[in-house]
Amino acid sequence: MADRKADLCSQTVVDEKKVALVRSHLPYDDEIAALSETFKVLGDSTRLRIVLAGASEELCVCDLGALIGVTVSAISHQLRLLRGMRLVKYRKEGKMVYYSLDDKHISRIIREAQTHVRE
Amino acid sequence: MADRKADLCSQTVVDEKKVALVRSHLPYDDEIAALSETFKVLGDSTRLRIVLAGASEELCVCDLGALIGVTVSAISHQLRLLRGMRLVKYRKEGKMVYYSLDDKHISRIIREAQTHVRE
DNA sequence: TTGTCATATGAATGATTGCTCATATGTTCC
DNA sequence: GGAACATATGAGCAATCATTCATATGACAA
Repeated sequence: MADRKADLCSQTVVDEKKVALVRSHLPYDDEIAALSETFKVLGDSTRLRIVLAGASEELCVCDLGALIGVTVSAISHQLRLLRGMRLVKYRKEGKMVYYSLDDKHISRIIREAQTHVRE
Repeated sequence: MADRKADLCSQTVVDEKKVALVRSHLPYDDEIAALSETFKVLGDSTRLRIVLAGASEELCVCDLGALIGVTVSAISHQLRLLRGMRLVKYRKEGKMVYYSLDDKHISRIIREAQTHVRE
């Protein structure tokens, strides 16, 4: 038959049919990049805490720092990233800036992941 | 009133009531760590591709390498990580090792994230 | 205006990470 | 046995990253 090579997987000769089939099921490169970017953002406990906190309340930067237990500067740096990805929105009020979650999907993703880690 | 400090957010004096409230809604540290670990694993495009591929087909290491376009060694290193987190299962057949996804939740998480990145 | 406070940000740093290269293990075939 | 091949893995390296420190911006109060 055509793919006798199916049962020997050399690094030069591959089961091309199977690989092609799976490749056709994969998302496009752009989407995979966007997906892994999203997961990477949530893959840091400081940022994840910011997102979780912002999902339930609007908080200023230093409250976030106090809540999470890191420097205001560290929070601010991470907020910049989250802002850049449009995951949080902010509201200025005098010298205060209040941040909160700005994405309805993110909470769903986290909730789904929670059912995962609870096994 | 009790929290006159609510509208001045000093780095030493914080709106403690609000912070305490939000903190009580946050998951425990262990769960947050587990969550961010999970997201971190998916936060790399090579690993995400392995997981996506393994969700639709059982593939040997070098087919995965060919599919994704990286070295067999690189794939193998990442598979070790994924194995350690019990996200993939493997089946030995002679000198071949076939990997596939071993977690029903992961696909749901990714699907949820897909609806997110598609806006 | 001058000082204080909340936030933002650039530079520097130590840690983590994903890959490569070399090598090891284990299997099949001769 | 030995050669060829699939996979695994340790060491090394370059790149990325999260934080810290110093400083800047901008608002409010005295």
